Amino acid sequence: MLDVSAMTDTNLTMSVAQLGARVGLRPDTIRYYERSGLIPPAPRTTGDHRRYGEDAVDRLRFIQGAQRLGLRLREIADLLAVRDTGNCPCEPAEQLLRHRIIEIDAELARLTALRADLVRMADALPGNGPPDPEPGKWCPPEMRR
Amino acid sequence: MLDVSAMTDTNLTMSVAQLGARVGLRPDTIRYYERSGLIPPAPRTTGDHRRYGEDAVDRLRFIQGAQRLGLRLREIADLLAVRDTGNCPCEPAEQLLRHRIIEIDAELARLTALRADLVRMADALPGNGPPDPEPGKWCPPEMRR
DNA sequence: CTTGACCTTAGAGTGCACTCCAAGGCCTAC
DNA sequence: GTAGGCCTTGGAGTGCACTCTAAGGTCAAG
Repeated sequence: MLDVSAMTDTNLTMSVAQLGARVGLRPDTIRYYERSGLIPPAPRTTGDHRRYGEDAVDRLRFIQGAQRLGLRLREIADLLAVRDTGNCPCEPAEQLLRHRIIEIDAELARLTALRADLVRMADALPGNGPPDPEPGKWCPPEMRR
Repeated sequence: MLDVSAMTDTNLTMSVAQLGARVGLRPDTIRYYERSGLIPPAPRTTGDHRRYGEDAVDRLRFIQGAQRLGLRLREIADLLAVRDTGNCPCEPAEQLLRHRIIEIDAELARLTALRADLVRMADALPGNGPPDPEPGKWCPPEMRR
């Protein structure tokens, strides 16, 4: 078995573009996150190019998950501070975590409800069931493309 | 029992601000949604004020749920077109719905994973368990406020 | 050692979803 | 009938999260 020493990945093999490709982000976005304090300044090569290890992938995935919760980057930064240091610059860490967990539960409920709506809509589609829509209802304007 | 006649709510009791208060949106936002084709043009009083019934609350809640999924307003409009008319101006309705349901499932998985992360972080907090963070790690800059 | 793809920076630009503004009109409680 | 709060419109402004640009430097395959 490999000895993955400590918490920081010392195998710095990825460029900023390669890291981005791993998680579906552009290099610019990753540099923007660094500027914004979401990720630590990356170690550099002698020629000043950023190098990343696997741990950066985890961090970006965490950020993406938090973003899907609807958090702003500054709020995600607070969450990452808890992850990194065990406390938060603005409020008790445990309180913050509890708060966010409750939000996730609410969000899970909302999404589950939306899912049920969509399933119901799919079932009601012509070919799948009775309730054809009545004609003459308002239709959204077709200003597409 | 009350006869709630047909699909369209004929009890138009709410002003745009009252409707907004019901779902946590500002009047401007609701008018913006109307302009964007997400909600049908509201019936007006003789003095040209919008009036809404309960069905508008449902529609806005649906929009809010879809937004939490990360959909753009134009994509939500397509979903609403399916809801209203049974088909979509741009792609087969059933395909669209299946696609969105799969997205929701992926999102539920992501949020569940994030929730587990946060619970783990809460458990690791000083007072709750062993793994105190080592000092000397990078801390995000405190450029708050 | 060259070549071409990728990297660096600061700063400007984009797209989305609001959010506000000004000038004027409506509605309802008194 | 009138006062004050809410309504109307078109258009401008805001905040966020990117996303792009220009001018130049680095990296690694051949």
